[in-house]
Amino acid sequence: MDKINFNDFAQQFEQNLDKILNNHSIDCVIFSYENTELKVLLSHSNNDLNMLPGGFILLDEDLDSAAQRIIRERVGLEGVFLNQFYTFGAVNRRDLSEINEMEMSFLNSRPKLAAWHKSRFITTGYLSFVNFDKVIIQPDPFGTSYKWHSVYKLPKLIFDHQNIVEKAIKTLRSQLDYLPIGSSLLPPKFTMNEMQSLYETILNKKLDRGNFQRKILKSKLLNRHEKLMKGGAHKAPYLYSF
Amino acid sequence: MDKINFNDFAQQFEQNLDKILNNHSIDCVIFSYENTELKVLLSHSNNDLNMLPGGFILLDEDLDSAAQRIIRERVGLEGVFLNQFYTFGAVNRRDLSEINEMEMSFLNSRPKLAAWHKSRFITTGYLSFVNFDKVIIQPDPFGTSYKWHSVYKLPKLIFDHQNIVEKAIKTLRSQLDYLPIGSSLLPPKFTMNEMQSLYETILNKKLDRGNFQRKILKSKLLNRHEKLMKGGAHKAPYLYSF
DNA sequence: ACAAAAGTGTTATCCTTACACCCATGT
DNA sequence: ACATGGGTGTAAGGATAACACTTTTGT
Repeated sequence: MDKINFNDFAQQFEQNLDKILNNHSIDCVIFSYENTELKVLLSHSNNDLNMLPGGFILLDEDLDSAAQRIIRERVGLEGVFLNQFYTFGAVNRRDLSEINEMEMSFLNSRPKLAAWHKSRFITTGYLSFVNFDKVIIQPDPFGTSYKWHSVYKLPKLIFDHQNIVEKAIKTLRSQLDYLPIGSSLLPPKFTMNEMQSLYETILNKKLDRGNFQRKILKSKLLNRHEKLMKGGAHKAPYLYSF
Repeated sequence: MDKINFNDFAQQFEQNLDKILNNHSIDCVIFSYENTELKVLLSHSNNDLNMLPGGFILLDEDLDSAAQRIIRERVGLEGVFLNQFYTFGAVNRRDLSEINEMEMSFLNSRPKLAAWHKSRFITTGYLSFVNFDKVIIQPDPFGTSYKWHSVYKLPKLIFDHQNIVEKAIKTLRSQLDYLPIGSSLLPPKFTMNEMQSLYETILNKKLDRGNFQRKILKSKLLNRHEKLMKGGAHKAPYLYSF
């Protein structure tokens, strides 16, 4: 999507309000892993407001499909892993004063759109895993900038998005053994040490090296490949793939 | 709520459509336990359609509060255990031909309400536990009958409600150790055998008597009381409470 | 005394945890 | 040869599962 005139976009969006579901949104907690850090994609508006990538549901679109589309529109990837983890429906989950801050000029010129934006929204949270190297962040019509943030050093987030991220991380940790963490977040070939670092980052605690290796290998999900000679003065590790 | 004239109710409901959230509903999987059977409350319409008790969300009402209200309106209980387990958002989750069947006369006389009813709904599923003996099923304005059904002998359900129940049971089983099963579903005082039967019913498999007793007592959640002399030719069991 | 069900005990097995040992590699 | 990290080994502790034994009750 090219960057277009803001007012044109607003007008077009307003005209299409009857094609999307009212009062419901989707927020995506998109995880990636780079440089031993677990990261979440956030948008950063001109007014210094940070938020999760999100969007709305078309009338003829499944909830899951809408989440897939939102991910695609944002990071250019098709068919990534998605997991619906919770629906947030408190009346006061969105602080309207933050909306005013978000788009002052906007509200005056387009009252219908403004009213829509200030109406009540229930949002369904999806978490997803994307490979950091495959992501090409797509521009949106507002020229909003999107950036990866370490989950342990998040800036202040708009509305209840902090809460949404925390619930996503909690879900991630509790279902760690059943989610495709490694196959989604690691490069095609990786060492056991890299995989362990990923798990340690997610759980935010150290794991025993020997036990971790045994546990992972026992699951029979990995193929062992040639050794990686990266030139350290030590035994070379095997490379693995899923 | 008294039973009122159907058309009066429809008119009143239609006039209040702007006070409830569009396109979103709640469906409740209300569990109880009686006579060694795990039961779910279903409504039964005149047209032989069975469905989960559900409802809508007021504009100024939290999603969780709406679920609490729906439970209260249905079984007359306040503050029961509630757990949001999934949000169902497929476009075709509701088969409109079943709606036609549901309320034929209705649709002709009130086109606005009919259109609303046939619009798209995303529904959030809540599961809850109620004590069978405390429930007093409340009449609704349609004079719908509500009945308990064993989860293992459910009739055909409307829309995707079968799917919703299955997801609820799956959630129930996977979180068995963290949910207040016993304290919500059993009478105030009960024997270990009764509690074991409850667990066996939920998991749909036999458990070892000795191991079950140790596991439960190890958690230190139960108080042991006097023995129950019910007159069988065998050792009398202790009574327990939470 | 006996049957039936409740309470407790015993044992094998598995999983987890902690840590030790040896191996491969580049300096 | 030696330091460094990688792969594997081992032993203790706890949880689980299967089943045996003992106790209490009414007939």
